[in-house]
Amino acid sequence: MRYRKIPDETVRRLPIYLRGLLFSLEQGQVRISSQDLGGFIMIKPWQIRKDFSYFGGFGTRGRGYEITKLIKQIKKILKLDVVRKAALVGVGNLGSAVLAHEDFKTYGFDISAAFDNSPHKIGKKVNNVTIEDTVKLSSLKKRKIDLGIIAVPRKAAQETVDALVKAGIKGILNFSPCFITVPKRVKVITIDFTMDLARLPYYMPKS
Amino acid sequence: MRYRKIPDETVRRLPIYLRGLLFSLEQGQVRISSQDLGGFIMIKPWQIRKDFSYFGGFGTRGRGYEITKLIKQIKKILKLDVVRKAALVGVGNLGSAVLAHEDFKTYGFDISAAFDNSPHKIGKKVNNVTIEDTVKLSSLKKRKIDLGIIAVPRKAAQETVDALVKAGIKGILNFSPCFITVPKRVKVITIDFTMDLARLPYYMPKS
DNA sequence: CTATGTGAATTTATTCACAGCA
DNA sequence: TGCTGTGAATAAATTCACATAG
Repeated sequence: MRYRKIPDETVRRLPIYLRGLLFSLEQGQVRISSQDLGGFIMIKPWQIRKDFSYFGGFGTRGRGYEITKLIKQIKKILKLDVVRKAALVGVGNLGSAVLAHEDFKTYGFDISAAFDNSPHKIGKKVNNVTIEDTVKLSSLKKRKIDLGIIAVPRKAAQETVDALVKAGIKGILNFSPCFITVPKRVKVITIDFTMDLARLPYYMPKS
Repeated sequence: MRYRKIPDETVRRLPIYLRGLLFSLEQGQVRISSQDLGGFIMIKPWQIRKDFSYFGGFGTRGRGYEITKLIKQIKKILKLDVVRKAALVGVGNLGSAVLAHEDFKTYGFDISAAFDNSPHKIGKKVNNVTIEDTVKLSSLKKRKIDLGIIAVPRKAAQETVDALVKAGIKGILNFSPCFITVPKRVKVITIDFTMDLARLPYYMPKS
C-alpha cells in the first residue's frame, strides 16, 4: 500500500476495534471477519477493512483476521505495546473512579502516581497508590512518567497543566470542563461530559 | 436560508459555543465576534459562522453577536431551554462525581433521581438526592424523567439500559465501558474514557 | 466459494473568498 | 469600514463494487 496520512477518524476507531477484539478473544474465538467484528461494535465491515488497509494487510482473504495477531498489531500502532506509566492529578470522586478503573490496565496503562493538594488526602492510599502533594509534580520527569490525567476543579486546571508540562509530560487526558493551553508538542484530549450530555436532548424524540 | 439537514459535527460544536459564550458573558462582555469566540474555544471563525448559518442570522454585520441573545438561541436549538430532569443509575465514585457536577445545572439539567442496588447506599443522600433501589426504576415514567445517566459496572450495563428503556427513557448518557443495545427511538451517547486515553500515545512525540 | 484489500464514486465537512448589511 | 452570512471550492471520510488471494 502506498503512503497516505492515517485519518484521525481511523485512529479514533482503533481502540474500539481493540475492545471488540479483546471481547471476542474472551469468548474463545480465534479468527474473526470484518462482518462479525462490525456486528459487535456497530461499525460497518467495509469501514473496518478500509481502516486496516492504511496499515497493510492484517487479514487472510477468505478466512478473516487472526485475533491475537491483530490485537498485537493494533497495540503496536497505538503505541500500547509497552506499559505506559501515567500520573493522576486530583483525587476526588472522579479521580478515584479513574484510579479504580480496571480497564486501563488492559490497554497497557499503569497509573502509578496520584497527586492532590488536600492535606486530608496526602499520604493516603487509593488503589495501592499513595497520594502525593501536588507540589511534587516536578518529580515525574525522573520517574519516567510522561502521561498525565487531570481531574481537578476547573479553576485549578490551567496551573495543573502548566506544572505537568514543566515536568516533561507529553500527553494529557483532561477531565476538567474547560479549555487549557499547552505547547504544540503536548497532546491534550479533553473529556467534557457536559458537552456530551448537552447534545443528547437535540436527538431525543420530542415529548 | 433554504432547508438543509444540520451536520452532526455542527450539533457537536453547539455546546462548545455555549460554553464559550457563557464564559465571555461572565467576563462582562455583551457582544462578541466569531473571531473572539473562536479564540477562546479554539475553533476557526468561519467554522463558527458557517455553523450558525444553518439556523439563520444570529449576528449583526459589522458588530458581531449579542451574547445573551445567542445563548438563548443555542439553548433553544439544543432543547436546553427547559429544565431537563435526569436520573442517575450507579452511585459509585463516578456516579457521585456526576451528581456533584455543578456544570450540569448551568446547561439546564436537573439530576433529580439516583439509583443503586447496594443496600448500603439505598436511602442515603448524595448531593441532596436520596438514593433509591434500582428495582424502582419503573417509576421514572410517571415522574416525567426521560433522560438517564448510567455509571454502573460493565456487567450490569445492558440490564440497566433495558430497565431504563422500559421505563420510557428517551436518551442515555452511558459511562459503562461497553456496547449497549437499544431500540432505534432511544438515543445513546457513550463516554468510554479508556478509548480516549488509548489514542493519546499515538499522538505523543516518541520517547 | 469466502472474505479481504483497495481504487473509484459518493457523501459529508471544512475552508475560502467575497457580497451585503449595519 | 468591520464583521456577518453564504455559495463555491477544497479536503476528508465513507461507501461501493469488485478484483484478488486463500
